[in-house]
Amino acid sequence: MGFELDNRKKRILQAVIKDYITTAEPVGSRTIARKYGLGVSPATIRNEMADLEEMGFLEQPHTSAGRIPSERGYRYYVDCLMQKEELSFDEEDLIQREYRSKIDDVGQVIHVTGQLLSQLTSYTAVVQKPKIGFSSFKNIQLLEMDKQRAMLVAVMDNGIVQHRMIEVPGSITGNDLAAISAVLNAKLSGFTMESIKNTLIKEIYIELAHYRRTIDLVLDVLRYSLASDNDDKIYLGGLFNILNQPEFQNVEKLKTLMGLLEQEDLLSNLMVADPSNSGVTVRIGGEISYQGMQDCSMVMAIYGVKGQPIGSLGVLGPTRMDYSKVISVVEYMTRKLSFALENLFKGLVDKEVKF
Amino acid sequence: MGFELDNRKKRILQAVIKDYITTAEPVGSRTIARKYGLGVSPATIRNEMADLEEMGFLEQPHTSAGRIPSERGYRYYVDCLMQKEELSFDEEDLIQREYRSKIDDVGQVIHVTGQLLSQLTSYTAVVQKPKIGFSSFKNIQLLEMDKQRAMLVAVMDNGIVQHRMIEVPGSITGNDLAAISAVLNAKLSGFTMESIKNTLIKEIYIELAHYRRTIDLVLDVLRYSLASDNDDKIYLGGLFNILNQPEFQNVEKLKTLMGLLEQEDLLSNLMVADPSNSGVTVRIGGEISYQGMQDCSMVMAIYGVKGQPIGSLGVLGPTRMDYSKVISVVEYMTRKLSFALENLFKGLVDKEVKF
DNA sequence: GTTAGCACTCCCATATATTGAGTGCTAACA
DNA sequence: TGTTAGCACTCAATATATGGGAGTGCTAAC
Repeated sequence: MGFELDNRKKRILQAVIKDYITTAEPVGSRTIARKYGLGVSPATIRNEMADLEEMGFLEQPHTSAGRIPSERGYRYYVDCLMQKEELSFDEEDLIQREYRSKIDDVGQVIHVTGQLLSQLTSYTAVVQKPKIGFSSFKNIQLLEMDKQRAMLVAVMDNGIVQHRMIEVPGSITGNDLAAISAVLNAKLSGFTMESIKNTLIKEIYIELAHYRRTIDLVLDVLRYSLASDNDDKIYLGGLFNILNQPEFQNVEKLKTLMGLLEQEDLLSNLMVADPSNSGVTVRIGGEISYQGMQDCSMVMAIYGVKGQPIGSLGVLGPTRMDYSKVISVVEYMTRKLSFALENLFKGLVDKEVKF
Repeated sequence: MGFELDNRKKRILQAVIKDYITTAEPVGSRTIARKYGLGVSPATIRNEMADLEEMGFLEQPHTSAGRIPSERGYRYYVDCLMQKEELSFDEEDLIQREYRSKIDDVGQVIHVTGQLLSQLTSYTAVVQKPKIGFSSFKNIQLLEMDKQRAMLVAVMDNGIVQHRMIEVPGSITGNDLAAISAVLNAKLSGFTMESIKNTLIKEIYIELAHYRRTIDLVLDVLRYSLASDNDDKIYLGGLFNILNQPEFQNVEKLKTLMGLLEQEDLLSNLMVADPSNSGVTVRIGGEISYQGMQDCSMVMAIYGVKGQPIGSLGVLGPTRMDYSKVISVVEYMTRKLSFALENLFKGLVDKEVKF
């Protein structure tokens, strides 16, 4: 692949795509000849473009218009033609500054990352929150709120803090809660949500036989409720950037797209990147198989800690997207995010890493 | 007020407004005569409408069009003509069901409230998160994360849980942190953020003389950082409902409005309801003095606990809004939200209530 | 293989009817 | 004096031509 086209065709295809990305208008042969000096006349370019169309790389909106890239064209561009664009000094500086102050909390880190992704690309950022299943308990506290209720607070090693109010029998005192907390901490800390073994749970039951009902509730909340509260949550940034895209000046289109973006589960599915591809995954137009997203492309990557993937992030924009720019930004930000999260782990003794 | 118009004029004005609210089209004299049987001919209605226009209650988009309500017209309608519309059984039932499961956490309650507000009105919901300054500390924990850092977790009496990672000197151990937590709890619990007195702080310093630097940091975070993290935060629900309003089919308008809604501080200002008005505040068109929101109206109310206001909620929609419906919903939901928060307080001993 | 030339296509912007809902005014009527 | 039928008038919105222009494909010459 990359060899089916001769050099001149490649250069012309590249020119068409670049021009279309910036102008959003069909590109004619004259434009190519003028703006991108290939040393040939418009007529020659016309012939080449006709060939490219026949091969499926270009399309014509109507007979007497210029050409626009087809999805296949974009795909070829992304795979073979495009060259990565480095981030400017100003951009790197901006990222540095934004991150500097906000690296102490997972929520903040995700937020900043989304902001930057959208700001730097002018498209919409989609950032999956880190799956909590992969983090391990650092500290569990059961705190008295009133006679009937206690606040369960779980601090994870990566700085995620989850909490949930639970009902407890009126007979349980603050001291009871402290005792329960102590046992839970002793038994569970260091373990991930998913790796809580039955043997562990049995031990807990034995030590806290008195509080069976409360323990049941707490363990249920810890295992199911808290994880599902956090997992598959998605942060959307720069949603309104869509409004600047000429392809979404039509309110009807906007409505369908917004309707889709409202559904978190759908976005979660969308964000399942190809893990075999260690770098950036690009989905172009119809490669996203959702009704109403055919005009969109998605550039995404998986972030993680210690080689272990814990979420993904991406940028959603029109098919006519500045892939070169976006891919660089996504790549860079993925590294940044992974690094920031890595920092939240720093100082922790090594823990079991499973893939 | 309410007496400047004779009965027939009132009925005609009301008819025009009701019709315009549902159709979004200028209303003609024939329509009024046909749809709202007043027992007079279109010609008579025309005369009356001309009068109403002269008095400033109606406007004409152009000479040969029907009439639309002016802002003054809407104002008169809201103040004198409109009758409240009760919620249907189905609606009350929906609210009941939604609230049932999600009343254990302030965040959830706010979320559900916003969802319902937007769903029931088809406009955009704006819900201020409860000011944390009014809640008091229930429990403060300083938990070891690694050698350099600790997680500060503050549980408030109304169920708000805040946390923040802080740097601590490497010399401080887990036991030190526990000791600090114990003192902080003993001294601060029961007090609101705002009412932490200097005498208290002195006492803390005396008891924890060893940890001066850490204490400084913790108190700073408690007093300034955590509160500002939460206060003036705003939950927006049903943002996309705007897309269904005919007045926002124009993408340019959408862009300005969305741009405004992006700015939380601006929304906070907007949400300052008139506290003298114990019930619902209605801001119509130009009464909202922000460039770009002239076509919008806002219906809002203050919610609170034990007579003490802790935030406000509202609905933002086009000036051509179903005021009758929206006002009922806002009123109802304000009660619901206050009640739900009240529940989060239940069981607590009475605390100082200041206004 | 490349290019100038040219007829052809089709969108788009502009100008030009046509329509129709709605008005204001007048004059007749109760 | 208030109400109403009648009618000419207005003006946005919708269709209907019209011309210009950008761009093409094809042909023939280089």
